[in-house]
Amino acid sequence: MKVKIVDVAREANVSVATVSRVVNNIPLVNEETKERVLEAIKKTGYKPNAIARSLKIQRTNTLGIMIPDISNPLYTEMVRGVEDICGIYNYNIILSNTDFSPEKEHESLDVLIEKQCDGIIYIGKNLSEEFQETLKNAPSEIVLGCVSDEKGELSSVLIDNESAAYDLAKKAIDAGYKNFALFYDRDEGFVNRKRIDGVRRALDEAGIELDPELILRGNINVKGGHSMMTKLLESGKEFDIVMCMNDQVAIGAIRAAEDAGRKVPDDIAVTGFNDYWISEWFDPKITTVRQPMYDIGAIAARMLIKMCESDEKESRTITAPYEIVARQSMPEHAC
Amino acid sequence: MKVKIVDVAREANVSVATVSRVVNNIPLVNEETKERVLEAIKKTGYKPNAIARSLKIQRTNTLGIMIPDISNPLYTEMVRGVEDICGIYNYNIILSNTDFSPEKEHESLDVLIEKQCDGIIYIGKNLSEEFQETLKNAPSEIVLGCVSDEKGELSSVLIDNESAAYDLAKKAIDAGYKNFALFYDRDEGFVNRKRIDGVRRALDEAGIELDPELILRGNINVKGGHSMMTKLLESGKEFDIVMCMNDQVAIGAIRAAEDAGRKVPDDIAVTGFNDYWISEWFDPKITTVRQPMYDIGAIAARMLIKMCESDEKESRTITAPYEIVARQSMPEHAC
DNA sequence: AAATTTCATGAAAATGTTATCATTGTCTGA
DNA sequence: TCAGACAATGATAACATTTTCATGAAATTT
Repeated sequence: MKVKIVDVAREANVSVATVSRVVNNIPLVNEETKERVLEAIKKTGYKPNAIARSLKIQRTNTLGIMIPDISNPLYTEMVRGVEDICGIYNYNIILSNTDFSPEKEHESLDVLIEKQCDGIIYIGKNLSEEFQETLKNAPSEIVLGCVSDEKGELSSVLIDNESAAYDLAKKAIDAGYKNFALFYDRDEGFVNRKRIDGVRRALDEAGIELDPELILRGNINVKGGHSMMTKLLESGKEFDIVMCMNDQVAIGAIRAAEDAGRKVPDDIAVTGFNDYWISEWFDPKITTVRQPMYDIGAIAARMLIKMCESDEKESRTITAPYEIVARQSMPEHAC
Repeated sequence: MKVKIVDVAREANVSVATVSRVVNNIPLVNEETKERVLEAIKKTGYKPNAIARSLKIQRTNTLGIMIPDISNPLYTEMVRGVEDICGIYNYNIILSNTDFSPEKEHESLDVLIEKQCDGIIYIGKNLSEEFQETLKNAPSEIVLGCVSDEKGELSSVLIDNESAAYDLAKKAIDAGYKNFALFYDRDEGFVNRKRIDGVRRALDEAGIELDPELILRGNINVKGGHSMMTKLLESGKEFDIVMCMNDQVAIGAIRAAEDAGRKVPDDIAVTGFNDYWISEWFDPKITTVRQPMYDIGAIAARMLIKMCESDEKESRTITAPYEIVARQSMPEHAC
């Protein structure tokens, strides 16, 4: 049978209250009895029961993370940031995959609430109006990562996607590119929309027309990028640059271009987004936008823990810095 | 204030026992009162408190995962497998990074035990004798992933690393390669050792001598691979194939070879291990060994849940299948 | 009609902690 | 010498559930 606090108390010949005090490092206990209790703890191998403790103190020291897909390296890096901060402040993490599905989202949230997470980090590319409402009414503290509710009623940490996409597109325009193709997500969503908006603004400002037929939608992975490029090349449309939703899509697009006998960046320039580790080692190295995912996770966690431990109720939106990473796949001057 | 079971009971004009019964779907309750209780639950917005429940029933429906580094995609894929199985059986996951550090390992384990995880999955590349002992004495059920205690006293799920490395080396020998270099982990450890053993056995059988100076140790990432290859080329030693600890190392090695004006695979063949998604899209495509990480995670989780819910106490070692993936970086016939 | 079974429900104990309040000495200062 | 302060400790009431046992009513069997 598991040893509990009363067993230790019996062994050390003190009351449970005293044992609890030494376990929790509460000062009002005689040095000698403390010693005796410590002895008893070691002898019995007592480990406090955090569940019972949580029930009593009404805190679990646990954060929930809702994440679309833990096997996506982008999110993983963010989780790592959360993890590290949690380590410092003695919190733990309960993971919950949402798979981009609204039902799973609701289920996940319910479970995290039922398990009494002190706070919850919601990570995603999109956030429905309805779920925003649900989150606002949740009893746990909430911080959004990588998305925001546009009203700013929930706290969030993310980069300015619109402006990042704008900057990247501007750079392409300055380099001399004229015919833009876009490989974006099939599903409309917060992040996707912002990025397209950014590109569009840059083109508008430069007086460049964006041909709607050059905005392709597909799966946001290597294969998706490959097939979008293949399709686009087959269409015979003119274009000299492709801006992709992320680096995987860019890699797929580059391979497809090569398969079709086109050179990147000589014939076609390609940009990605997110800056995976491979983007620096791929040939050609991929021009992209770096989001500080680790930092975003860390900041979100830090905010959330602060919210749990004080009762500041005001929501804050933190804009993390991004960085345009210029590499080979889109040179400074169009070839 | 949070609404609890007694509030629902009052609202529905029944006892808490009855509410508990309908919440837990225990059949012995009249259809009509059940209806009334359900009504009251909806009206009050009651969500059961899993902490209190766990304290009473002495189960948390929570699995702990100890993992060296969640940002390593290999482990992430495994976590995904665990997650999916947990979803089916209504378990949750508490994550805990161990960072390959023995102290962190102990801390992690303690926390997971204190939080009363029903079971714990230990993932890693190595397992010290001492920690094996600690795990064996843990009150929670334990399953190892990717490693095993060599005595088989703990349950585990992993591929046969020795034999995978043997097969891969054999393939290289059959292709005609003669001068083997190895890029492996600086730290000796279970997985690393097994893989080197496997290569060595294949070479021994073929009567090929393995030059100790061609076994290089370094960081197991792209940069490590790059610097090992650079160093090896500078040494002027003869070699025609490099077998790497994983695909990242292989990618680094390939880039370094190219930087030095050598062609892969024409001048030097390179093999990896683990088969990341990029290995199929990199140029050259990387010859490697695929471990079914998702399945390993899923099987481990399934085993663990079974162990938690029955009381079979016998430990089982499950050997997952691996697959040699022949691609361009090591062709079937040496050039 | 009596005895037995079944069904629906409630009261209350138990789960392992923490924290409040009370108690007992011991010490300090007038 | 004694009131008051203080230090160390213990009893015990929460915390929100589940589950056992008891109870009474209704249904069924003898």
